Amino acid sequence: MKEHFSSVWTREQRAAKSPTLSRAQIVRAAMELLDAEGLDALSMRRLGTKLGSGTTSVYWHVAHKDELLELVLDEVYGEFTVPDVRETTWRNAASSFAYAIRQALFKHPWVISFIGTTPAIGPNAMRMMSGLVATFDQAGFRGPDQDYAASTLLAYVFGVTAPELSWRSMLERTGLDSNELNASIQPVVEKAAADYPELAARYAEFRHLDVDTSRALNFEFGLTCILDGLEARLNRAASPPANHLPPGVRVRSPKGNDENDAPAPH
Amino acid sequence: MKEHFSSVWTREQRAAKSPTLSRAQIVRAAMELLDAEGLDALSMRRLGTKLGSGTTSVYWHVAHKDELLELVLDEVYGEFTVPDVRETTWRNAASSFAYAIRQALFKHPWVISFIGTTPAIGPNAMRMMSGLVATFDQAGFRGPDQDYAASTLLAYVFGVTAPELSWRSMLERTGLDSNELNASIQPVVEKAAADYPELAARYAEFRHLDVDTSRALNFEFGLTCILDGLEARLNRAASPPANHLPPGVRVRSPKGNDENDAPAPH
DNA sequence: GTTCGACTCGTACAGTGTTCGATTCCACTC
DNA sequence: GAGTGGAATCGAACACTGTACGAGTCGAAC
Repeated sequence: MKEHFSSVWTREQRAAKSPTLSRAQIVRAAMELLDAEGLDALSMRRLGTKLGSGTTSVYWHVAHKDELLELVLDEVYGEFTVPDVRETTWRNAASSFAYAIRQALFKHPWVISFIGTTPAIGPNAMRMMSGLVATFDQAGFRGPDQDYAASTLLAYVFGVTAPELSWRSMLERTGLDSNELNASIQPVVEKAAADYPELAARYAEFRHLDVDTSRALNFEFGLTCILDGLEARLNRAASPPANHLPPGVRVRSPKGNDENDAPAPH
Repeated sequence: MKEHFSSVWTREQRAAKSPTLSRAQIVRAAMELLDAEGLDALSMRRLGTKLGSGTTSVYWHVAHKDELLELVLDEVYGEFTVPDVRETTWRNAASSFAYAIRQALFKHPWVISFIGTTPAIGPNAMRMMSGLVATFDQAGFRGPDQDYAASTLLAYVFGVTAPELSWRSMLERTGLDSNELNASIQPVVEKAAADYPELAARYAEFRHLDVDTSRALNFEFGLTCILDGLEARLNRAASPPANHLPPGVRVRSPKGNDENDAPAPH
């Protein structure tokens, strides 16, 4: 019953003797395929032919497709650059980090599909986390709060960017531009929103806004929100030693089952 | 070149004459399959046999699998309950809304795979958005800020919950419990973190913490962060009429191309 | 009783990830 | 130089997948 945890990073890379094909090579080819034609374009057969090798040769270097995806994922994590916090304020560092991720995601829209679902424990992910945690250390967070702050920021960025990416992919698929597509969706939305007059009113009111600009503003809005929230916590922690345990959360769940997800305090 | 936008919600449901099979029925069966055995278990063939009908009969009620997924997605959105804001403060409403989503996601872990990538314009998604926007209206936000606040909260909740779900699915797959799995991953992480001593030190320091508790604390941490940030903005807006446009963001992109994703202000 | 549309479904196609066993190739020892 | 063992490649085959197509069934309206 009990299987072991397994990941590309648990297994050693296979010893190189006559490397006509290598992991690095495979990963690069996979990335090119993904960037050029998206997630669906990456099949083992296409990858094989692109590498000029047999279809199944890849399987000697990589256990299965999921491992390959772990590798390319970490490759993208390598592009999430954390600025050196010693050169600016933590707010600036965190902010431009967020924008860097956003940019990298636009470059590799396909990653969002497995960014929360594939374990990110590769070396590049580690490097990124290390830098981000350092940022929040310098900000004044202590203990696990450093991790919490980091994961909060990451969660937000991934969360907002996901729909943006899907929007862009829809643009590509349909060949329309932003405002055309918006107009094309409008009737559906309005029909669905018919039962919620105030919502319909809003859509009518803001229909003229440029979609992309609105998205950019949205991103900035949430980002400053989070940074403000973090700052507020810092200031609060400065005076009274806060107890971060919300009521209803047990410190250790009695058995493997974990139902300590109590609703928020009232 | 230019295709039209298309979604289940654009097409009318097919007229019912002798409904031995119906959309509602299909969606219910699909949900059951998904909840019971996860995303991979939902194939059109299995769905057909579960419904006691031919494999391809479903295709008369639904154009293709993606449409079916749009339908089940909206079904889940129906479980994201927004509390009536007139009965508490907006903070409490937003907070328990966040926890409600979290709970619903735990119940249907598979949705996270297409929650940002499939357009959410079904009636239930609309109802939810309407309620959430109303919450932030009552909080004091005006204009597009209501949308921004809503999408910020949603983005965060989806973003943090995603890795939690992947964690849980790994638990199921391996049959280990939380702390066993954690211990099993530990060496990989430590090895990868070897180059980042401060990171390694952190992991050693907090290894004893219960994973699930830590995750719950993390969720609460980020949530209060966002609520604090929103509140700060409300207070700020009370006195000076803020200009939310960050420098470097054009109000309208000149052509379809949208490169107004300037880095954060320095 | 015929006709027409709603609806079901079997077959077939092109594609997928992956297994298995055979094959090639190279570095090494005797 | 012949021989051996493992590294690496690869072709064929298996069990799947989503879906197009066309033939078939059924119920009601004329």
